[in-house]
Amino acid sequence: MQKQETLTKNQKIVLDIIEKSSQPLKAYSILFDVKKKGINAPLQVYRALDKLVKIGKIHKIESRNAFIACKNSKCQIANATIFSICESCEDVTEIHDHKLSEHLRDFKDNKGMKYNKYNLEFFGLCKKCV
Amino acid sequence: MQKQETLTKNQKIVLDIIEKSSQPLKAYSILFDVKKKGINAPLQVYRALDKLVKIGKIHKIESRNAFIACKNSKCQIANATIFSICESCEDVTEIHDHKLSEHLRDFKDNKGMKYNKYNLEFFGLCKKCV
DNA sequence: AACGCTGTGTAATAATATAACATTTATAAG
DNA sequence: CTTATAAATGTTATATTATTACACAGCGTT
Ligand SMILES: [Zn+2]
Ligand SMILES: [Zn+2]
Ligand SMILES: [Zn+2]
Ligand SMILES: [Zn+2]
Repeated sequence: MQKQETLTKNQKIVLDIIEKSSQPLKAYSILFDVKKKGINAPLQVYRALDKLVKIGKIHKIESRNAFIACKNSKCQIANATIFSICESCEDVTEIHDHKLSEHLRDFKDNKGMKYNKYNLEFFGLCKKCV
Repeated sequence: MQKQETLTKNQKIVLDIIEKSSQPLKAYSILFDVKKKGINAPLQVYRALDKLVKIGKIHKIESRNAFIACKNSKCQIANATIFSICESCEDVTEIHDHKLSEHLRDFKDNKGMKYNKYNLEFFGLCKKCV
């Protein structure tokens, strides 16, 4: 069981903004939003983001340099993420697919790598944008 | 069948540098290397990179903002990539695993997304770094 | 020739992320 | 309570990654 982390003031502010958005937010857009709450510099945002990613409260969408809240209580450690991304409207959804996760978790290459994390991003068009 | 593209001068220069490296290169490190060949500005590099990615000659390692040559003749279209990344020495290897590729290609979510691309990155420690 | 398309060269700037330093707060040990 | 230690903060400056804007060149098509 993962120890329940107590978030600090800045971490709470940043997490709050991200959780209120259904879609990924960029660091500087978060910065803009939290200026009214006393966070003034990029580094303050990036430090909070780093921590939140580390404890699995949020995930980074690598191809978009953006951050989205994790809604899955199981994925408290940010080590196994799958996203679906619409290239037209940029809608992003985290995917929880047991079978696929299992395949990825069990994957072994032929070079003896010790895996502890993966990130998978699917791209395409959502229903609305087809 | 994909039309065989004829590369332009700048595209050839950039591809050449990337193919000579076994490991991913960053855009500005490529720029530094090609200055002696008459490429002076970031944009010239980024334009060549964009094209090379589009035709599948190279892939972008999203989590590293770096570019690596594709050695697989089959993956001429850059729409299905799997990488293994050592978090200690940063060694990157492209993975070609038929079974895993099949699973990813066949994956369907429950929202009616039309996928046309995916990118998967595994992270861990390589044999040397364990 | 006129057009559309792709690529080029150059300058300027935007967007993303980190380094360095001084200080403060939280936690734990003696 | 005091001391030690780790984690977080606040601030400034800077590094790194990527794009906008504009003028023009080459090439194939009509
Ligand atoms: Zn999650
Ligand atoms: Zn869409
Ligand atoms: Zn490839
Ligand atoms: Zn390694």
